[in-house]
Order: sequence, then structure tokens, then C-alpha cells
Amino acid sequence: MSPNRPVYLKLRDQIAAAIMLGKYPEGAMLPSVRALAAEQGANPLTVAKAYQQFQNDGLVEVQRGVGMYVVKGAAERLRAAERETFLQQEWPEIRERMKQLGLNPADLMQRG
Amino acid sequence: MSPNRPVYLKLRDQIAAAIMLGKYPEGAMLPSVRALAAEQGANPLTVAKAYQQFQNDGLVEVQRGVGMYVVKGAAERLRAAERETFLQQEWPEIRERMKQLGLNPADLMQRG
DNA sequence: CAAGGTGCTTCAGTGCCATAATACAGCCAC
DNA sequence: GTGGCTGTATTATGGCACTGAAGCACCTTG
Repeated sequence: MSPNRPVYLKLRDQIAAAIMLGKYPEGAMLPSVRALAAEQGANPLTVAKAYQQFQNDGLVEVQRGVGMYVVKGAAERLRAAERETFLQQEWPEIRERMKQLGLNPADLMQRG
Repeated sequence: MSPNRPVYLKLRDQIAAAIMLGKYPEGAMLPSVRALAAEQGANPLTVAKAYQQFQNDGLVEVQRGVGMYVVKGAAERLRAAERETFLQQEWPEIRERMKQLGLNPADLMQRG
């Protein structure tokens, strides 16, 4: 289904999770493009593509020649946006799918 | 996320749903590759690729030169397989995602 | 055999993704 | 200024998945 998710999207999710978890607090500098690329065994361009998403959303501030910094309130805004996406798009599909399979959310709550 | 889902997978899901809903009962002949392609505005090859999945799982029987027929018990096996996939793979990921977002299944049950 | 329907195979084209090698532009510590 | 670190732009290349078009192989019907 989505095992062949593009690398730049995986990185994007990974970074987003790290920001929301406070691994990169407000004002903190994100790993440089080259550093993260080396660490993840990816291409610097691919990492830049992942970072690009956050710039567009104004979640990170770019100081050219210095680095990229987490903007104030980024974690909260990220979490809010992700929630919105989940509730508006993913959850309805999940409900529909469960309905089609004859599954009930109540049953699943009991388990894991 | 999944708006750019490949056509052959969409068709596969669509056909699977039709089988489970009894639109194509056991022993019934599925629409021919060309017919379904024309109806859906897709390429015959793309439709064949969708049908291929069902052959591999032994859910349809191919009579070369004649057509493809729904195997006995296909609907039940399909439903069971889909449930298994959902519970084993999708649901854990969903739970993890909700946990990360601070959402609770109980809250969502109240709504839609 | 001939005709028309089936599924299936093959070759080509397209677009996205990822990588690579450079080079450029800005900032800071020395 | 120099060196070294930042992000960014350019160009080229290879791989992969998806789609498209034509033709082949098979079966039924007449």
C-alpha cells in the first residue's frame, strides 16, 4: 500500500514527529541538510526537499548561511494541522472501511 | 497521502468490494478486461493488472479464451483477508498515529 | 474453417523519485 | 581576508511504476 513511500516524505514525517515530541524545541536549530543526509544515508537534495515542506508552511525559519530554526509555536501548529488532516480525511475513510468489513470501533477499543 | 493511488489498485478495491457485496456471486463471470476498461475509461492492461491480483490469490478462475469466474467462497475469503490485513497492519498504525496526536478512539466514537 | 470474443504478452512512452557532481550565495570564527 | 560551515540552484543520470497501443494465443460459436 504505502511501503514504497518516497524518502523525502518519510523524512518529512520523521522530522515532524521529532518537532512535535520536543526533540527540536522552539528556537532550536535543525540538523543541517548535509548532516541529516549523512546520518540517514540519503542525498542532501532529498533532505532539502523534506525541509522545503516546513518552510512553505512557515514552521521553520531559514537563516541562509547559518541554519534552519524551529519557529515559535511550530509544534502546536504542526499538531493542530495533523489532527485536522486526520479527522477530516483519514478518519472518515477508516470508518467507511470498517463499516464495509463489518468491524466496530467499540470492539477494537477492547484490544490493543 | 493516497489521492494519487494507482488506477489498477483503485480498480482492484472496487472489484473486491463488488464481490464482497454480492454483485458478482460465486460462479459468475466478471466483466471482460476490455468491457470494464471501456466502462471505466481505463486501459485494458490496467484492468488486467487489477484482475491479476485476484488470480494470484486464487479468488477467480481463468478460462482462457472464455472469461474469468468468481471462485466458490471468494467473497468470504476476501472479507476474511481484508479483515486480517486491517487488524494486523492498518489498525496498529492508526492507533499509533492517534496516540501521537493525542486523540482517543473513545472521543471519535461519539462523533461520526 | 472463419469470426468474434476471451486473457495475455511485448514494446514503447511518460512522469516521479532519487542520486550525483558542481557551483553559487550567505554567515561566522579565526 | 580565509576557511569552513550553512542553504540553494543547476544539470545530468538511472531506476521504477504507471499507462498506452498493438498483436499474439486461446476458446466458443456458427
